[in-house]
Amino acid sequence: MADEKKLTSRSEDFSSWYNEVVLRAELADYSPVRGSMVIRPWGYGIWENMQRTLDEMFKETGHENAYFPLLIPMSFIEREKAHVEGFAPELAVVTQAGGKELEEPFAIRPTSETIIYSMYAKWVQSYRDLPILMNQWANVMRWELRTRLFLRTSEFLWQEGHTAHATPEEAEEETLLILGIYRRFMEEWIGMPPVTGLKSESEKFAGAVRSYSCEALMQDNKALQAGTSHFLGQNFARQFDLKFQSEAGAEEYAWNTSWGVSTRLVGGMVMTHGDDAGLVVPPRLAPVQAVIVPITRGDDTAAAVLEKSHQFAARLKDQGVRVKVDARENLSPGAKFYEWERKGVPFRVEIGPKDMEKGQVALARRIVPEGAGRKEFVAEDQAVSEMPSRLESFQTELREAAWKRREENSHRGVKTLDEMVEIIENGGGMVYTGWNGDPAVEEMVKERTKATIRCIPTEEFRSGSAPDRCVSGEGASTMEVAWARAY
RNA sequence: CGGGGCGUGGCGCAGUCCGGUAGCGCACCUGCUUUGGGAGCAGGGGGUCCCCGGUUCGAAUCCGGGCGCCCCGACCA
Repeated sequence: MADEKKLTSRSEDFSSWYNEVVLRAELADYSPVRGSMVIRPWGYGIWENMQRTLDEMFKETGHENAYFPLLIPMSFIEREKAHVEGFAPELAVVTQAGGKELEEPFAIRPTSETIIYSMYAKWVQSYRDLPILMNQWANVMRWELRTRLFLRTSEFLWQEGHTAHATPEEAEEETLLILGIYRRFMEEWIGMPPVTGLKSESEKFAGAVRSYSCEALMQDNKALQAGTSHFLGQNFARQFDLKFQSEAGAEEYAWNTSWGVSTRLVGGMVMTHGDDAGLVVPPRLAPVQAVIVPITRGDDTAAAVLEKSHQFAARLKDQGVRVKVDARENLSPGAKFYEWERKGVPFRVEIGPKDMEKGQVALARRIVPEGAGRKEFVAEDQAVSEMPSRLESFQTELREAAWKRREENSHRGVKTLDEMVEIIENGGGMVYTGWNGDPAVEEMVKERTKATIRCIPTEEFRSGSAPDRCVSGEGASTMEVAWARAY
């Protein structure tokens, strides 16, 4: 960095910018253990707000929380063939405990399908015991070769929902219900509108029949898989003997779904809204929505300004605003301004002696709309009463900007591989083409462009007129797919 | 696992080529003056120079070995 105080700009080096934002906005820090991170209060506060909202959404749709253990017998993981093949390379395994070699090693959960369905098997006898709709908030571990703060850490926090149903139709409906919840959460809370769709065979979850995902486009035009919802069929039920007696009296295997989002969402938020001054946190997720910086002088007005600041904070709080007074004495106001900007607080309120005389406050918005001034002087009462609506319009503005950016970087009607290469190598983005469904084409395109099929888009995301030829030039298109380089 | 970079007060770095008193900026502590966009002055505290071994009168610096972290790639719900 030329200037130690400034961040590397996004255009200079997006990857460095991202790391610097995460570290210097105090979202997280590297831990002593390779590939794992410490989530600091500012980052965890954002995660807690995500959790709270999602948790409510799950409960509103009939799900209950439970908790299953961290350690899973190795034999469980090995039971479902595709599952073990998918996860074996990245398992961390406990082989010793209590000073002794264990008879059977335990895997530290990379995901909990196996242990959860083994328990469901115990709890389910009749169709009357179904559906089971459970979720757990947990940590999981996947020993990735290469890690990145929030985007891919060896240990991460997530929620994993696991359900069991009597019919495939009901399970499929559940899978899509959750996909919709994820999408709504990403749009309305993170302001990160994803494209939803089905994963190709090669990209689907290890053990699933079908995987659906939310794919969000970041500012560097790479896609981030932000959430997945899987229809597991009876794959796990068969392996774990999860059976029930149907209304007609027959013994049948249950139909399962699993779905999850993780702390990766925090990384997605950073890469969706951050700018060269640092983080921008959407108001609905911000631990502090408005920070009050008292401007004091070394005279007898200082006490009054501080008192006014706290009063003002209390009034905002009454309006349901999450607010903080930054009364630190060792920092100048300017230093505080930069710090809160770096952390992405939506609004800053300055209160000084001059404002007190005029009964006003200075209001600074973290992102300033086109043509607007940096600071706005607003009458105190008005600032209080308007703050909730100002926060909401800030939220809306972020979402709309992200939506616009996604659309501007979505390339539809791309017919040839050459055309696709041209786009991917010059700025990138989401490229929509026809596909004949052949995995070899998928592999070939990946080889050539480093882009992968992010998803086979849900109907509403498909292009107006369906492509008729496969991007490979060979054969008719059987479906439209969205390609992008991905995290 | 391949390529690159880096390990020196809390953080960022210089010093290493050419061996000889461990330094700078920020942060921290005390005091005074300040405070509307990264405060100033004065005083002060803090370091096994990643580890092990070797060469040398003497090693942050030279030699050998090891470890760790970050970035790029391969891999990856």
